[in-house]
Amino acid sequence: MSPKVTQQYKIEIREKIIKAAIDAFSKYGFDRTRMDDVANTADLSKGTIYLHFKSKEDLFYAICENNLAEAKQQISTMFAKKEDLVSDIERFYDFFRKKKTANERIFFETIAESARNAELRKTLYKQRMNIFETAVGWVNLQIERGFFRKNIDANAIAVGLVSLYDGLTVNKLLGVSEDYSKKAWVETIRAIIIGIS
Amino acid sequence: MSPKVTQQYKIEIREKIIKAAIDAFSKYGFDRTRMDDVANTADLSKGTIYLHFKSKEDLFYAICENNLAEAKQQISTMFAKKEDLVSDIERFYDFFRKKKTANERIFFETIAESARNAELRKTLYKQRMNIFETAVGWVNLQIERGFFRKNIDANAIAVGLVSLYDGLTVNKLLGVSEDYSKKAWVETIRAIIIGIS
Amino acid sequence: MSPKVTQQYKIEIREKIIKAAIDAFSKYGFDRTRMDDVANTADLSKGTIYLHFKSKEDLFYAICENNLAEAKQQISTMFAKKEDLVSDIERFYDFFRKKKTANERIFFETIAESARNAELRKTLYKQRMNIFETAVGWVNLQIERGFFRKNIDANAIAVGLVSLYDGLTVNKLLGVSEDYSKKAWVETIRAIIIGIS
Amino acid sequence: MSPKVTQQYKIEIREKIIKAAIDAFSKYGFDRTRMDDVANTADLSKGTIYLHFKSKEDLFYAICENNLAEAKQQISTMFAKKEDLVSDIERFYDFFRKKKTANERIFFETIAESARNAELRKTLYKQRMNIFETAVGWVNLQIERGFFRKNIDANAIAVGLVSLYDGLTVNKLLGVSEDYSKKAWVETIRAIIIGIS
DNA sequence: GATGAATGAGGATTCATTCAT
DNA sequence: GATGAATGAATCCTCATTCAT
Repeated sequence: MSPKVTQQYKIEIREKIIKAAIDAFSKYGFDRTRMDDVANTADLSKGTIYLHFKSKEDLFYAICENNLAEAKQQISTMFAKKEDLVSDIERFYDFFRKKKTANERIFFETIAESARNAELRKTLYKQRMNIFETAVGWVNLQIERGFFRKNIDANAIAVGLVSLYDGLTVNKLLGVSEDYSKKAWVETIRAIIIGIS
Repeated sequence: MSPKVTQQYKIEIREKIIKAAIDAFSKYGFDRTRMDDVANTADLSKGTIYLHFKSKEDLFYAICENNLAEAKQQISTMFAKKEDLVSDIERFYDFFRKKKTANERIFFETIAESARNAELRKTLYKQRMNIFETAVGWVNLQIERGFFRKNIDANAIAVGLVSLYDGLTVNKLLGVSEDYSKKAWVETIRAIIIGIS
Repeated sequence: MSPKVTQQYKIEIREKIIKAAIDAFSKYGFDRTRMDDVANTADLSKGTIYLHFKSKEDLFYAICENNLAEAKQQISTMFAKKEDLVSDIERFYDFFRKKKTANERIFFETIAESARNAELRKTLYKQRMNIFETAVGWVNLQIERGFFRKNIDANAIAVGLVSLYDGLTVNKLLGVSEDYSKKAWVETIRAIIIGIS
Repeated sequence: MSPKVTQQYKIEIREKIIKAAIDAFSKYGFDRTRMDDVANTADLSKGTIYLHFKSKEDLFYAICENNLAEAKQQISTMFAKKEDLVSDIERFYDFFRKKKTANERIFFETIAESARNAELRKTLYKQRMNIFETAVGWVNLQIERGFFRKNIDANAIAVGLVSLYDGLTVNKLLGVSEDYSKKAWVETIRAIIIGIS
């Protein structure tokens, strides 16, 4: 077998495990998920997981990174250029709605965990800055296009938008109705846009 | 001994334990905190804790409720009437800054846990609605006073404000600089206010 | 207060505790009965129990001795002289039936415990010999009266009768119907009597 | 590995654990035996025991059932057909003598426990009826062969014999001398046989 | 490479006993 | 004497990790 094939195979197994771990961690939380749960979900043996991840914690980090990568991807998609600002807001919300709840649960667990884990916090911080940059880029784009005023604090507004998004995720997880969240998102963004146009 | 004294004493011990548990849970997270940690922090024996709380989970619930009660208190304070809207924004932020980080860590852990625990989710949901109401009241007050337009969606804006607040908490926990958060809060709120005035 | 009154009082409390302990031990077994159970049943505080008994084990011994004393009393009653042998058999059975099940449960627990506890075993052994003697006395009485043959082994028959009695207690505890036991007792004794007349 | 081997292996381990548990429970009693004791006796780790038995209680049930199965086997052997009745009595006694004391201790603990445990009581009751049936069969056989009279109550006599046997076990456990028990058994049975011939 | 049986450290919970009031 | 709050030793059970097959 060529190394390429082997390499490919390894990556496949790795992703299979990560997928299973996300599933399991979302359902039970990190500490209450047993490696057996992950193994069963992945349809693999516990031993095999240890061939790919040094420890449960190692697996958790891999998930965090995976989650972050995905989040970044999502945010990028979210802030993809588009001319019509109003349809943007709607798109934002629809995007928000479609996101799997699974990852959101892990998101909060990750946040909580980061409070105790400097390494993880560093990774998350870096990623967050990344997200901010993307958002700032979007705001600046709107400024260039004349949709937003030139003298606004692009950074601050960008952080505000991302934070609003995060805050609505809290509501979503707590079971606050879609209606509430959608209106909050649309109306608040609308107000902001008016405020900075 | 009069029952009153005994009752008072019991409550004191209870609060001592809750305080210790918040400390410990914040530091290590619920699952990784040993009852020994809580006991040592409270300067009590493990056995005594079990005289006041049926189980570790029971203690966690008590903390959640305690946290919620405190959060409600804080939110209420935050939305206390004040004439000058601009100073309000600043006050909001200062208030935000002063909040102990300990509780915030638990806040996220609670959110994550609620994803798996219907009972907890119900409690959190109820509390959240309560917070929303308070915020709505504040928004309506501003409308009455003529600071906000009459035709805005008070509900949506209130939810948006609370969410923005929650989202900034995420940043705070991840170590995002105060400067970033303060500016984001002030500028975003300013934009919103302009947008709805 | 005169020492006599105090003494009397002490004994009363002691018996109250023993009664409660028998109740509790019968229900849950020695190991699974908490001193709290005994205290509650006796309507006393745990502390008070320790004023009368050095330890839980000490209390158990007291119960065993109490039980033995009672058993001896019962057996004595059972073997009280009576002319009519046939009515004796019936009386035996009725006696058997009336005995509280509570004590029987403790009886077996005591037996099991004695297997591991030399001190207890010694006490039980002594008591057993005592019971045998009483039974032998009864058998000898029947011989004297001409109901039983002179050349039988009074000892052996006495032990046999007591054992039959014990064995039927096993059935009783397991829920074997009264009918079964009564017939077994009456018919087996009848056979024995015929065999040794 | 073929399933057959695995299955066989599993059964072996299971029996090893049961054997160790009987040993340990006999020595210390159910409640005072630590799972560590069982594990050490079985020369296995605690964890391994939990791979085969869900809980300590589960293990206890397994022992009870094992004990019952063995008891049934023994009783069956005991009542195996034999022509010479007198030699039968001796054989009964010799059989009685050979039985390991370990199981007898557990027998009483099981009885005591059954007083509080309906499930266990049901199992024991069923088994007891089984034993009775075997005994009844033996008695009927003697009737057929002309050793016993036709008009006796086979059921009652069978229950009486089994009860006598059980009762003698009490004596054995309490340390009553072999001599006493042997004579009691032989003479009482002899009397019964005479009484029903 | 894959497996899953075996391990044993770790932690929640219980409860006999003590002792200040 | 009586109480019951406080203690902490004791023990069941779980589960991450290892390693022989």
